[in-house]
Amino acid sequence: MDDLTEMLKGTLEGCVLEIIGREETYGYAITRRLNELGFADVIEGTVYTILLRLEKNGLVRVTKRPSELGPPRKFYALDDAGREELGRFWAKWEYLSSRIDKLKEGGR
Amino acid sequence: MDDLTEMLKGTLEGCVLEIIGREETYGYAITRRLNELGFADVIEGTVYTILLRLEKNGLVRVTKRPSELGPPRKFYALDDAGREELGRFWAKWEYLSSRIDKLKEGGR
DNA sequence: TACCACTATACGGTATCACCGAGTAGCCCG
DNA sequence: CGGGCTACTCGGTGATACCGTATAGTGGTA
Repeated sequence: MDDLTEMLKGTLEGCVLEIIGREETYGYAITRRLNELGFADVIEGTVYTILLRLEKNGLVRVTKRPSELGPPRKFYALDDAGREELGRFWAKWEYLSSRIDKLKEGGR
Repeated sequence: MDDLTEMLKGTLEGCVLEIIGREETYGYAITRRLNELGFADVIEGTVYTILLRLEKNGLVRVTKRPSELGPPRKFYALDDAGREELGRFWAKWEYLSSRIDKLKEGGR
């Protein structure tokens, strides 16, 4: 698949929120998860910038824990603001994707 | 609906291509069409920047024609490169939206 | 006439976002 | 000890939608 970067803007952050919402996890694992899910070219650096932004915006709770096989991990979990933001994200996605699909099907 | 600007990045240009692909039309009318289609907050300035970019990238054929009720209009039509780009856009959209919907449905 | 609304386009500047590159660091294995 | 995997940080880049302002033609109306 071609380059998706522009199309990911505004949606990748929501995907990360969704993954964190499922279970407390950390950056490196989130990146691997995204790659599995078909976001093949998403790289660690991108995910970390998103995580730092989420933290700065007060959407996540962060806990540092040692790892058995490497440096310590920063685990992320959604707080209430994060859950609300996730809800808004899916509402926007629903809205936008329905409009675009309608346009595609000859929308009038 | 909340602010969709970030989510529109990478998709709005494709929507404009699709509209132009249906019939030769001009900026002001494209804006009105987008508004009707649910892209309610998209404004003229945004559409004109996209159109100038399409022209610069050689995806459209441009014809200036007088209007009965205002300044002259610049009509846009897709050329071959534009049609190819439109195809790539829909392929990317299909790919991305299917992945995101799968993630939403509990994607594994 | 003077003003306003609608139509129609252009353009410089801004914010945001995903991405890149380089760096730091811990752990394991040959 | 060197390479490879794990794990995070941070400064900078490029693309995009958006904002504000300017310009300009047309028609209505007070």
